[in-house]
Amino acid sequence: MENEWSWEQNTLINELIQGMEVARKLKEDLRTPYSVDTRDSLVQRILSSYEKALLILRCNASTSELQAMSQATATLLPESPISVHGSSMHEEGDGAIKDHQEVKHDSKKRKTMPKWVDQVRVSCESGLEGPHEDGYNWRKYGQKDILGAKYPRSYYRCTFRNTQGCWATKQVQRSDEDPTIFDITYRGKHTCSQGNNAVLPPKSPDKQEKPHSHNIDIHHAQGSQENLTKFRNILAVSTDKLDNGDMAHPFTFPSTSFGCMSQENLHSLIPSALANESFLSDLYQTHLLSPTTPESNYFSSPTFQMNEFDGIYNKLHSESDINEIISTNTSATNSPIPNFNFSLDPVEIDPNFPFNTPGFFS
DNA sequence: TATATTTGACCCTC
DNA sequence: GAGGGTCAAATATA
Repeated sequence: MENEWSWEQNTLINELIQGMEVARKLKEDLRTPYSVDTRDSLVQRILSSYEKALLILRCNASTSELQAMSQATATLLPESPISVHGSSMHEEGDGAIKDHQEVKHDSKKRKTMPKWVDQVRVSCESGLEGPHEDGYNWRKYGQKDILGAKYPRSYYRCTFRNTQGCWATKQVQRSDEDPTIFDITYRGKHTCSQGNNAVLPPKSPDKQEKPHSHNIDIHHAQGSQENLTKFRNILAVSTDKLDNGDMAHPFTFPSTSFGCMSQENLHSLIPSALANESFLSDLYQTHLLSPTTPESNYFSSPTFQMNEFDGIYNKLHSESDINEIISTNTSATNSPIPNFNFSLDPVEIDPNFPFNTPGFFS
């Protein structure tokens, strides 16, 4: 437990520091002519860092809550409860490799591999057998009928297993209750080049021009899957409630749950986390939470996604505009945590929270 | 021809 | 022993 928290606090600190550094970099970039893409990328990294930090904080604050969330999906496996907490996620790295190496010699069946579950939904018209676009190249190596399950389970492993020794695998199981939902169980960490990409690669022309996907409505940032998958296990969210006639739109996975956060909470979070970052404060005040900005525009909109910075830049204000950018962005694979689909309740964080004080956690 | 998928069999864990 | 995970040969596809 201590180890878990130790890892978590390190991760948390790292994320916050990283966010600060990237914000600083962005601040410098804003002074010089720079590509919008690069700025977007930096903003995404900042957001990603804070999303992760929030998750860590939140998950530690309420393990039971997390378990409850997981329970909602009925898919989180007992051996990796709250794997996002770090220990298992952490072990997932080297541990996974060791495990695989052992397995390679003496077992056809993976032993106690750290694993975590995600749920994704594809649109009705997809006609596809499963969600495949998660940013990694997977190779199907098996399919099994599972007792009591209506649909067979598919087994995938990283394409680079042989060439790069990447032992990441995933299982895709179509939900009995809702065939549009796929439970995806990830195992092992990507050690291939895809998994090592810390920064999002440029979008391929294909993807850039790809219109709203009508097949698979979630898109994952290629190369950021490592981060993605780390958080997916706690994002095993039931999406049933998202139906409500929303299938008229392509299904989207909100990349963050900031939409559920109140302005107050954001106010208390961002400026305190970046106490010395007047820039971000300015950005935040000016673009995100300007008093003149209608409250419903951004953060309080239940459908708003934090990674919709394009929308912010464009100062879109109507609900329809927001919906539009959300739809659009589902095909723009630039969010580091595109599947971030669990709703944070308002987070109470002390404005004076000593994020950068390692001793705080001990 | 190279790469990906399918599928039956093998083997491990519970 | 049942169920599930993986292997690997056969087959399909680009």
